[in-house]
Amino acid sequence: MTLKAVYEHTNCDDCPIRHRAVCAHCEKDELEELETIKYYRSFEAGQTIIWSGDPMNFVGSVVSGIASLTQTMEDGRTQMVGLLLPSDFVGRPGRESAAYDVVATTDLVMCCFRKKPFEDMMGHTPHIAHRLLQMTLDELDAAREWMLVLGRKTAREKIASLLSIIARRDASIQPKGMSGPIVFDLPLTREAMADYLGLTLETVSRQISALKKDQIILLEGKRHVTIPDIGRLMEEAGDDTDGGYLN
Amino acid sequence: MTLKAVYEHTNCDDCPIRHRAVCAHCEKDELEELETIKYYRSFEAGQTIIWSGDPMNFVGSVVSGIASLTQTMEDGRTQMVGLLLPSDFVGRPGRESAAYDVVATTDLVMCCFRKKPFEDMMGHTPHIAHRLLQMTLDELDAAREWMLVLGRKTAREKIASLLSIIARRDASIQPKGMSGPIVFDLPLTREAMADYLGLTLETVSRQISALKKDQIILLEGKRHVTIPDIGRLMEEAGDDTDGGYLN
DNA sequence: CGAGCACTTGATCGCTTTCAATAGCTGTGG
DNA sequence: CCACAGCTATTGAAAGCGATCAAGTGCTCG
Repeated sequence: MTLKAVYEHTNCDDCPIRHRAVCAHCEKDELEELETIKYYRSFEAGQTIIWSGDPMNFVGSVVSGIASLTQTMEDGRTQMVGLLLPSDFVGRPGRESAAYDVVATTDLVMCCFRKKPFEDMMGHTPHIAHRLLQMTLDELDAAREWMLVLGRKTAREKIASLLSIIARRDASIQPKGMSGPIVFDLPLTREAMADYLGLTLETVSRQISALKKDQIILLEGKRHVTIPDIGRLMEEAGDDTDGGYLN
Repeated sequence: MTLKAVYEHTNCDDCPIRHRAVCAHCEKDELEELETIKYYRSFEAGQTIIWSGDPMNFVGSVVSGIASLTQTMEDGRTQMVGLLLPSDFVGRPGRESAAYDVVATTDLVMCCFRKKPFEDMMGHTPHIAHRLLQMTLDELDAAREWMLVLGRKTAREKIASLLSIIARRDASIQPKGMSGPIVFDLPLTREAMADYLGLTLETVSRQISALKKDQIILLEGKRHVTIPDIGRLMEEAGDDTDGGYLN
């Protein structure tokens, strides 16, 4: 409620994702047009934002919080197929219904655009179409990166891969650079990590314990993580760490 | 050589992928502009078209044959992250170097565009940019579909999933519809299937034998496959087959 | 005919899953 | 304030699936 009140009156100028979201390349007049079709919505952790198969009448950007895209088989096996961070785009222009479940992993705020007007606007606004193409290509790269993780890495490497992705993202936000320990809170439950990694939650728990025992990571409580040496973590992930940073 | 000779003189009008490739929405004048920057290249089965990390000076479309996108870890584990069929696009506008190995799985013909002029053209040709966005979104969907296969399916389900994808694609090309048996030749070796599915080639072989024993598939030789009942195969794949066809 | 390649099949190993018990934490109600 | 439910997470023991190691088959081509 308070969140909603806060965001109801936000305009694009002081939007935290202004320079990274689908609107990143927009000019002033284009932003003004966007403002007329946008609205904010808040979701609580655990809430399902969109059900797979449901008709979609909006698209939008994650402003704050984390959401996940998941697929579920009839017997209940589920696989997370995307992790949506602030500035990531939700929904597919030109598609009527949602292909995946979208679930708020943490409390979440979204900047939504009514779908029809947004599609129309894409037609005459190359800045938006072009930015969306860039972002989609990036997501495709991320998905392919993840296919390697899912298909070929061991449980230990999978956990290390996930932690290093989160760690490097957080390190790039607070840019003290690559030196020194990285500290963050895990935004995912063990079960969500398992769904992301194609493991069981027990295996996730065991491998995290093992990495802790080997001092690759330090844990305070269940969620607060310190990475003393990101290089060692990336070795455990099986990533090529020699000569240049990934991403 | 003969292939090259044939394709050297092909123009877009009688191109077999004219209506599905990145140029699908182009007008006559746009095609003419494309013709000035395009050229054909042929590759033999097994040949590497692009090495990961190499500078890319072209992008292009698969005209005929099949190529695969693969990632390889330092210790040699490899994962196929994309299967490129005729009309699929290769390369990423705006990126300097290749992110994956691209390998010709069969003999292959590509329609290549010089990268710089193509990027320039994208800027002033919404038909191309828009089509590329559509295709990239489709590829993203396919990649996410594959993440479920890699992360959550059993070896048997993985094989059945791959076979059903190939079978349904072939069935849609020779549109006698969904009725009756589907017959095709496997375009992939057991090893390539293993790399696609995150398995070993021995497991692939065993599961194919098992599906044959259970009459889900019929085999003549190693590669010629008959699917008597696509519905049964899709059940084995763990896909939801009730109420409507997938895709 | 023998070399090389793609594939199959068998035996065994080991990693991850499965099943199960337990701990720690939070919030609720007597 | 304590008891208890509900949830997340940890840990142990056993089972199972796919990987690994190892022959062996069938085919093509020189």
